[in-house]
Amino acid sequence: MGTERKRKVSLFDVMEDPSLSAKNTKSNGLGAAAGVSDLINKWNGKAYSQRYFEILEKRKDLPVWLQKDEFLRTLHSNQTLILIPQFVLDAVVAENTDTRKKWLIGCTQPRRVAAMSVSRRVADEMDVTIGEEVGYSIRFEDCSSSRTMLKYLTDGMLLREAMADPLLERYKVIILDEAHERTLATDVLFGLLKEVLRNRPDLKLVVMSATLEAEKFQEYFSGAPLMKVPGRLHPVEIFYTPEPERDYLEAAIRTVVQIHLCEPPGDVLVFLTGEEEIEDACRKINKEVSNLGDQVGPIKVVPLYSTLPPAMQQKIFDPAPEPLTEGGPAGRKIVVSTNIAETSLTIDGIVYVIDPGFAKQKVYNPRIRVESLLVSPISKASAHQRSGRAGRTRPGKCFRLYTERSFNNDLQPQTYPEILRSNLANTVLALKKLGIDDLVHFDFMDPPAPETLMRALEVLNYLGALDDEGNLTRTGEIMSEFPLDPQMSKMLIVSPEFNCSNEILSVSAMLSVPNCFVRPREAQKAADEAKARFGHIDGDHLTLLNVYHAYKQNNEDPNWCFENFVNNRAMKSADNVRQQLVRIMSRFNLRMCSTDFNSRDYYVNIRKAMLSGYFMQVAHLERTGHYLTVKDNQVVHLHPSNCLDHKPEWVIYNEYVLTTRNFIRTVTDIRGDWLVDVAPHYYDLSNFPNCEAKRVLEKLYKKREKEKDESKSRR
DNA sequence: GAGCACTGC
Repeated sequence: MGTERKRKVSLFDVMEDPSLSAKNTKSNGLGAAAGVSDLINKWNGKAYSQRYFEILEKRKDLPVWLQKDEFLRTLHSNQTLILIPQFVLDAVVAENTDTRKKWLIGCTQPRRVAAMSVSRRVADEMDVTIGEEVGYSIRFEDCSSSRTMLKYLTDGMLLREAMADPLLERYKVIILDEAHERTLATDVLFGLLKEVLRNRPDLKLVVMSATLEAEKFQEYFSGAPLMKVPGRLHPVEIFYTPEPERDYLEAAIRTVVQIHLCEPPGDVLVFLTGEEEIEDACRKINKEVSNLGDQVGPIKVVPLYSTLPPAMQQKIFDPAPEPLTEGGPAGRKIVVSTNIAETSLTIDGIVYVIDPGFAKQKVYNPRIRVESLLVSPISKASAHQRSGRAGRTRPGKCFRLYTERSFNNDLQPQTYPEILRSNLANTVLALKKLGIDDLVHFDFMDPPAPETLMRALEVLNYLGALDDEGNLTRTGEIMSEFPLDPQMSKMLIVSPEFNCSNEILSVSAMLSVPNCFVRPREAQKAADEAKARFGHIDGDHLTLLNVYHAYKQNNEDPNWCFENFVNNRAMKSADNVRQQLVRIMSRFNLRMCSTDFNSRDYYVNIRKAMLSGYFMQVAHLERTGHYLTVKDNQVVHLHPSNCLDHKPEWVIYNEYVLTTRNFIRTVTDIRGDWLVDVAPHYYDLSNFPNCEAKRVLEKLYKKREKEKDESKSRR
């Protein structure tokens, strides 16, 4: 349970619940819950274990423990205030004496690992078996049962449950934890729960947040009461640079060296923006410190980012190196990390934080429907979170590589919520499925730009998920069941018509996991050669299919993966995703089928099926030699990772990435006349910007007309 | 001829 510097907002429906006031006389029940001293566990009727008492002693030291009675009293007099899931359990038990009645408390987390680890911790605290009274539910793993009273789940998972059960009737209380992170799913849940509360006076909602935005949450939920829990962090001294730094990377490295030279022992955490920058910085830090000779203590520089193999990630928990000689200068661990260390991963023992003030952040441009990652300044809230990482074990220091003036004047107070930075096609589809028909008047805490919503509706309409009135179609309903982007769900749904659903399942799975091609710095050539062996001349999607087939043919052998520079983890995960997709296909009686591999149509069918989903992500090769995206007319380049041996006239692409240039990544050759067949509604030339592609398409349409006439006259 | 912030279903 996050007990660090947090302000917890507890919010309930403003409507009064008569069943609560009727129970007000039973305050003893509440008090008793806090002071249980029996040796029998009231949750499962078993004797408490030794471990229970050990954990209990530690829990009693937590700041929140002192407030438990206060909370329960407040609940008693306010009818509405509860905090911390275990307390909620006590409270709900006290209020629901009828044990035959089923009820469930759900607690959401933004990340799977958190849902798992927090539920394990709570099960330990209550001395019950995980998956019984306390459980969790995440994608690919449901560890809960009919006995479960307290269930941890990811916010995305609760949203999924809501799609099948719009009033969330299984739940008595819903707790949204880490609400300040404002994930897309949490924001959708905010709006949704606000509506559900109106229709379910018996449902209670608790929102937990760690920032000053608490007041905003209060206002959004009609003035719900606020409770604060003191933090347990040590003080962190903040230092700013007197002048702005021109090169934050250089400044960060210089600061590491300074700390190592001048500061007392203690580990260092440096925030940088991405893998390449981090690896580069690690090498430079090692070099600079080795130049200092043995007058300084030894260092251990550890990179940290999400795509790092777990064994490498574990190194952040290694202790700092021992002094080289007895009594010599102390060693120091230096962790160089992305934002992953800001929220997802906590490293104890960090005393010094270096914050250059940047992070890669997702931005969305609705005009060209492109999501991209841009290095941008962080928010004050984020800077605060980063500095807090220095004070977990003892008082620390944070070096901000920007001026105090810049902190005060330039940084926005909060990071823009994800919902304002994302393509919302998938979200809008989910909302439609949840029965939200009027998106314009849906009560978003931060309403997305109307253009973003319009774009999402437009895309869903072109895909046939929404009709012209904006109502969910049967296709849209099925699409919403897939944990994929709408384009991909569409291509899966139509794939049986092209007799290639087995292959489209594999391609979809491969596109849903991290890049499967490994390219170590020391073996780039060998890795490129290995990749080329999987290459399909018609495109990267088909190359991915080749890799998947080869992986299966080699019995999912990790050694085979290693020898072929294929990421075994990615492949395992693709297999897992594929199985999930197969289950969904079966549920809707979508046929699993393949074209005969020796048929000329084998790959043609696959490419046509892909086009049926991705007809809005097409680029045309202009006579000038560069590609223009169709309709949006953006100049793009084939990403150098592609494995085509030629420049096709038309390609579909999976991703548009803005880095040194505008790249389209994962591309496959398709034919212009398929566009006319597969997506005539999108390639309606009366509604098409004037360009070379339009003229080519005009010819194709004329040819089509002519062929039709000829076949008619022949008949 | 370049990269992969972080999540989630």
